[in-house]
Amino acid sequence: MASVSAWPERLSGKQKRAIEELVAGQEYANQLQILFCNPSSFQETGRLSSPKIEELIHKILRSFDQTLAVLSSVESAEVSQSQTASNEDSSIGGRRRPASKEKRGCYKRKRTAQAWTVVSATMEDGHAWRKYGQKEILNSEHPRSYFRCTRKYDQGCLATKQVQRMEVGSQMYRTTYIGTHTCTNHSFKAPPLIITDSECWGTATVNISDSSIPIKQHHDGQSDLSPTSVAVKQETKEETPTTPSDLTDLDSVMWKDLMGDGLEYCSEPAGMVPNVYASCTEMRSGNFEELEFGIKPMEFENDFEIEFDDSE
DNA sequence: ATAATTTGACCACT
DNA sequence: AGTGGTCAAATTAT
Repeated sequence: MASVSAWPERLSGKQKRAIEELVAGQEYANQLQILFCNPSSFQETGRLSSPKIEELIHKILRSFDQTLAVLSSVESAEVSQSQTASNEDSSIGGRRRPASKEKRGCYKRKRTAQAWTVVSATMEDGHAWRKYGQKEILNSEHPRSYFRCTRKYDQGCLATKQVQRMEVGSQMYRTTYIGTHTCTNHSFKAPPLIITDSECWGTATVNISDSSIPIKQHHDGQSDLSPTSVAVKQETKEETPTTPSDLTDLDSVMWKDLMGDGLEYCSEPAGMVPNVYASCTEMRSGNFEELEFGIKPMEFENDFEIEFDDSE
């Protein structure tokens, strides 16, 4: 069959990379299938709990991410190329669109990406972001800032985030991450959110039974950010009838609960508080692929019952 | 000189 | 029509 090297040479490097990603993902899926057929993958509980399976799922989903990112950037490049060939200037990849305001804003909004909301005392999360907008938000004291990954045009990384200072805590920022980082930016520091206790999944409640929660580090993560998260909530954006102010109230309540319940393990510098609350939003159901913050999708099964027959 | 931010306009959604 | 997300020229920072 068609191996990667046998593809027509007109394929760009990015297209080849997309194919390679898909092939890798297929390989991981095959391995996963083998594991599923192997009874030793199941514990006495009958649940899948092998870390290997989690790892494979992670890899598979990441493969999709990478492929999508690569393909998206290829598309952009092709468009700009064809436009250059025809007559117009290229706006993507080149500098700026010179005063052709008529065609301005031919962009799509809101891809079907996942979003997470993190409440933190800092806007820093270890990734390199580029601010591209700011907006006054109705009924909000502070404006909302919009950031995209600095690798957007480099590597087609589609990750964005929105940061807004919270009304009450004044020191706290609500950060909504949209989309996964697909860039290979190895200079980034520790991610902002690490789930250390699987028991808190699904219940959306805080569970800091162990006040000496070790600052879990990523495989090769640094310690200067020392992120500690205590709660993650999953929700569906479409089914959230609450107004922005309601959300804020909810968060401040959560924040109060958390503060009152023992965040003293925080060893941050003065004024620095770790992330205390994160909510996970899916714009499309049935996909627990986000692993950027160390989230372990498999552990949703405690309450969410991941079904492996993907309806839809 | 280049990169990042600011800011008003444009546009998608509801 | 109102609100919020994105674009891109102008401005500021490095």
